[in-house]
Amino acid sequence: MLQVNYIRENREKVLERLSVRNFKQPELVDEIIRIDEERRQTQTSLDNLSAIANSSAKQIGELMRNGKKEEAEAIKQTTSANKEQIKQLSEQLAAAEQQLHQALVQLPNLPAEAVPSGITPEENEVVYTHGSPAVLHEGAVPHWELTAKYDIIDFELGTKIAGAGFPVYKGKGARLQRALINFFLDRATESGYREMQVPLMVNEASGFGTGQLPDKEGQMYHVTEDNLYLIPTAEVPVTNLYRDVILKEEDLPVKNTAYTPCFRREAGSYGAHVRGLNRLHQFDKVELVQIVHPEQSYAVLEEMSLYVQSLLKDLGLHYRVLRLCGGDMGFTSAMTYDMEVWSAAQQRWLEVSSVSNFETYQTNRLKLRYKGHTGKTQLAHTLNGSALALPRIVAAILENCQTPEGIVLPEVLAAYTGFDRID
RNA sequence: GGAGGGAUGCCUGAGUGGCCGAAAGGAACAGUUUGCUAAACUGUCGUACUGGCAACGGUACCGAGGGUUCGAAUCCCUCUUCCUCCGCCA
Repeated sequence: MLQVNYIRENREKVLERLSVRNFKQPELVDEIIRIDEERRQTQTSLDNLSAIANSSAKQIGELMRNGKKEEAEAIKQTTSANKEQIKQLSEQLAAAEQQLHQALVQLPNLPAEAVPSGITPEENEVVYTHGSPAVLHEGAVPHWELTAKYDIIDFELGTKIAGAGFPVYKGKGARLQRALINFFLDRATESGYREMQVPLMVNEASGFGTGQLPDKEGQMYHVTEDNLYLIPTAEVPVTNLYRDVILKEEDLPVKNTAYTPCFRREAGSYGAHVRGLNRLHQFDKVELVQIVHPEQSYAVLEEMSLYVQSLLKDLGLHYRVLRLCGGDMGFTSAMTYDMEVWSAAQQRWLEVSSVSNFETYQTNRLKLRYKGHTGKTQLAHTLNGSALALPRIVAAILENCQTPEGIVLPEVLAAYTGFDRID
């Protein structure tokens, strides 16, 4: 959520930045400024009246203590009109605040200067490409055939007990999952992240804090009976750990990592591009979250991007890094890098990580601040990134590493899997 | 699930209707003193909105939301959460 004061003082800039996103309702900005103006006027009037009421009450108290009952009664008579007006203004103020809030949550984050304008994924900027496409043998097949052939992931079985998009991992398939999770967590820990285990369900306030609510209500599974949401990413619980927290400046940066299953409803669409592991309702992911000093956040974004790339390199995957254009970026992000790996059998890029700087967009909602040496509290910046999301990594490994003699796993995984091929 | 007791500032903890944005102690920060450290002493020490160029003001907040009252940390209602006991349970 953007800060009203910032919008008020930087109207032109806000509009200009929103256009980079191709934001459809720029009129919302002026609407916000108008409501805020009204809100402040109401607040001022209310404050003045409250001050009068407070001083009357104080006088009455004084008189009562001195036994001057009649004088006290006389003042009491005068308070009722004021009281009525205070009630009215409070209601007005509450209404204005609510309106303002409703308008504010509809505004996405402002893209950073480096973000290219654009609408479609085709307009994303490829900033780096590593490696070259794996050359496959005659008769190479997509991963959903490999998983069946080696009996390592069973999609039908998952459909039976839960539904489409809930695969069952079996034998070496299950072991590979566990190996990747451990590998990613170990690397993150070596890189200075603290490993956390967090709830897989969150309340409404948490969903709001990181920006999933109210915007993406439909994307999350909602346990209505207890009003809890299944997390779509560990970003939600891990970042919300710091909701309503004022950190000391020297505590920054805060670096946490967590492995969690992630749940996404992603209603609709079936077909080849969502087949197999490409898109699931439940999947595993290791997530990184950092809370940093505002001056550091873009350096940290680069650092996180490089870290994710180091994992991809170690897995021997052909990948590229995209800087997302304004139109393709998430609602809450100021700048995002997507990492895509090449799926040799599907002949397409698969998104396996997304690293974003949210600047103060989340921290303003979270009331996550730090106190500087000057004693002033300021909003911190948050960043997060997947490192990594498992299914598509698994898909790419299976496809790119397939040989007529079986799937030859990347060397770094051997220590974690206890085997080096699936056959 | 049942019964009872709590929730106050960074922490401990006082406060049962006005003099309370809140005692006291501790922690922290700054200064004085000091061979160094410590102690002692002095000062500072919540968040947000808002008025003002500023100096300096106003308002709100004692778990959350309502209510009673001229006036609520204090009384009433609802909710959340923690603790103790009982029941159930991986």
